[in-house]
Formats: sequence, C-alpha cells, structure tokens
Amino acid sequence: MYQYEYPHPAVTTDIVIFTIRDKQLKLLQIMRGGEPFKGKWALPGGFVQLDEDLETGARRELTEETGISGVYLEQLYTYGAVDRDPRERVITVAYSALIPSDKIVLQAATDAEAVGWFSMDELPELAFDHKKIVDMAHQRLVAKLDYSTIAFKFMPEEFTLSELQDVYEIILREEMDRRNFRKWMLALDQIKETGGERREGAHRPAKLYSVINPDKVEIIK
Amino acid sequence: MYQYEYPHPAVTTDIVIFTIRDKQLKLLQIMRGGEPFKGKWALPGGFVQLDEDLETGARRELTEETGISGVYLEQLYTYGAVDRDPRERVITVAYSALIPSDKIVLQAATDAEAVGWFSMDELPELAFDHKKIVDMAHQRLVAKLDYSTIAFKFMPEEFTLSELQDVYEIILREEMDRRNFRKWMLALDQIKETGGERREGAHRPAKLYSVINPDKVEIIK
DNA sequence: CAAGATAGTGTAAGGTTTACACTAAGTCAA
DNA sequence: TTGACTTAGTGTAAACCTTACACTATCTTG
Repeated sequence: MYQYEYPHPAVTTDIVIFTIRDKQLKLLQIMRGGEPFKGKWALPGGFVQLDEDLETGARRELTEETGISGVYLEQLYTYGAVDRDPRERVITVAYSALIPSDKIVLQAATDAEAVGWFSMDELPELAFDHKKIVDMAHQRLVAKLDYSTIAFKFMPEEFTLSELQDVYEIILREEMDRRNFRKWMLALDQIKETGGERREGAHRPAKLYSVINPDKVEIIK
Repeated sequence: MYQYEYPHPAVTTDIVIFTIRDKQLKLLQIMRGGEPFKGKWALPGGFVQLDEDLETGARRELTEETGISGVYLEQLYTYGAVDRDPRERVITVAYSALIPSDKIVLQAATDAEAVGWFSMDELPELAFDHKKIVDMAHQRLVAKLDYSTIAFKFMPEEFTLSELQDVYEIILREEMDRRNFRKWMLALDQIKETGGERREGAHRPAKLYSVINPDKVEIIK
C-alpha cells in the first residue's frame, strides 16, 4: 500500500503506433483482456512507474506489449478528463510512434493479448477515449508531413523515390505529380543516393536513397 | 491519508503566461514562498485536483495565483523527468496562456506571494525545470505566429494595424514592411474594420479593427 | 500655418509552385 | 529476338505568391 497526504491520480502512457502496410496507413491496437472494456480494442499503454521518465515508460510499454523497440516516438497530448476511466482518476500522456514498414515483426505480445493492425478507415470501436487520441494523432501526422521530414520515419534504411512518394500519397490521400515531388524532395537536401538500385518487376530499376540525418526530424520550409 | 495499491505520482499544472507590455514580450513568474526553491521565481501552477479536468485545474491556479481568468490557454507539453522535483515524483502538464495587454490587472495574488512580469531577455533563474518549459513555450509561440492567428490573443477588443504589427515585430524580433504586413493581414480575412478610429498623438488617426472570429485560433497557410 | 508624427497606399521584380508528356531501362511472352 | 508492358526518370513555361521600395494623408502642436 502506498499512502499520500493528498489524493494522487494514476498516470499512464498510451501509444498510437502508425505504420504503412499494404498501401495503407495502419495503426496497432490491443484487445483488452480485463475490465473495463474487456474484449474491446485499445491503444497499447500502461502505468508509468515512479522510477522511469514518461518516454521511458512509453517505450517500455511499447516493447512489452508489441515487441517493438528503438522507433521514433513523440509526445502527442495529455488527456485528463475526470471520468475518462471508470475505475479511478487516470491521466494519460499519449505518444505517437512511427514504424518503418520493414520493422513490423509482431511477435505475440508478452501479455498474451491479441494484437492487430487496423487501417484508419476500418478502426474498430475503441476503449476509453482512445478514438479521440487516435484522431488527434492522425491529424498531427498529416499536418507534420507538410512541414517536417517525419515521413522518413516510415521508410526503411534504403528506399526509392517512388516508395517515398507512396507514403506521402497514402497519408495525405492525394496524388502528387511525380516530377514535382522529386524536384521538391531533392531540393530539401535531406536524402542522398546510396549508389544502389532496386530491381523488382519488369521495368527500369530505381535508384536507392537514404536519409542524410536519420536521427533528426527536420522542420522544412 | 489516501492509499493506493500501486504508487502514484503527483500531477501538477504549470502555466507560462505571456503578455506584451512596454513593447516587450513578458511573462509572469511567482516568487516561491516555501521549500524547495524558496525565494526563487517559478511558473504559477499547482496540484491537479481529482475532480477537475487538467485545463480546469490550470485555469483555477491561474486565477488563484494571479487573478487572471477567461484567457486563451493551450496545452504545451507534459514534463515528467524522474527527479524534476526533489520531494516526490511530480509530473506537470504545462500550459501557455496569452493575455491581451489591456487585461493585465495584477491584484496581489491571493496566496500573498510576490508576482512579477519579466521580459524574455532578463528572466531570473527559475525553480525546477521551469526554464526548459519557458523556452519551449517561447519557441512554440514564435512558430505559431507564422501559421496561425494566435497573435490576436494579445490584442484588445479593438486595435490598429500598427499595434498588431508591433506584436508581430516584438515576438519575432524582426522588422516587417508596413505595406506588406497590411496586405498580408487583410488578405487573411480574419479581421474587420470596426468603423472607429484611434486618435492619439499629433498625427493622422488610425482605423480600428477587431477579430472576426475571436473564439478560434485559425490555422493560416 | 509650418513642422513633425504616424497612417495609409501600389507596382514591378524575383522566386516558388504548378501543370503537363515523353524517353529510359528493365522483364516477359510470343 | 523483338514487341508489349511496366515503372523510373527528366524540363519548361505559366500562374501565383512574396518581396522591396517611397510618397501622400491627416492629425496635433508651437
């Protein structure tokens, strides 16, 4: 038992995990095994421990529940409506994670709950206020494509310009002109040719590129 | 005494309160009356109560400590480093508040602590990690000027274009061309002439404008 | 009524964004 | 082996947006 002179809320982290797969923007949900919302899909997340920072806690939950580690994570927003959890007052610090498409190797989650990727169009009903969190994360992602290099976080080490353009088109839900996209992207000076080529399919092979500064998300323009 | 099966952190809100005064961007600090950091300046804020939402708590603290109410408030970021408070684990949800220059009527704070406005250039040493919070709030404010109508939150009901331009110049720390500023601002279609004039000083009077949609911060291209 | 102060206004040049169509290089099947 | 198919790769002109720049208007005060 832990005692405090004043009441304390519980604090959790929840993580909106995006990836691109099958030409769709998908996000990961976990089937809840216990009450409340038993049997409903929810964002992965859990209680912050007192000896770990918020981001550390989010990464720990991410790994425990999905086996994913070492990915891009950014704090999204903190949700603290009084009644958002029927059990006790729970404040959640929400994070967004972006996963490169080649990294999704979902081993069965350690807690033996079901794990699933859902496209934004066919999200199931979500537990708690998670729909709201997901919507905000999605909105922010779309906005950030325009003024940052966040899209690179979906790319593997090496990629072609067409693959990169696909990511933009999928997230923004709009077609882009091939020439203008290339001109724009190359002018940003954020990617460089690796020298390699990708040959796949019955057509001219594509040059491979890599991100010049992969550890940073740059603000562009 | 309050008991929990698992340990819970304390949760506070801290508020970075900006205004423009004496042609400077200023922010409000409160002198701490007790330990830790007794005698140091700090952001106004305090513990979230279990029956109030985060923003409600922030507004309550704002009013209690400064007498200010009904102003623009937005969530900034949540800080949760393990050792940010020497007493116990404290997670703080930081907010930014923007106050129109005509609203600053700082009655002595109810808690009878000293209250002061500091220009960004001459900030005193701050308690906890408040310097970091202030820096982030400042950076965000500067960024938002470019792509939103947030600057209006510093304006009184009616204002002149020159006064509005002053706000931009003070925050961005750069001079802007008078004609281009007016063209740009009017093209945004966010303010309208009120019909009134401000006559002050020995020169042509200036037309007064007001914000068309004062309750919303619009995202502008 | 002249001096001094801030308000208010247009235009041309430069830069950025958009629209648009053909050639290059590979595979595969006839 | 060659023609059909597929995706990769490339330039230019028009439209639009941004920037630089200087003079007139209207008031107060001495």
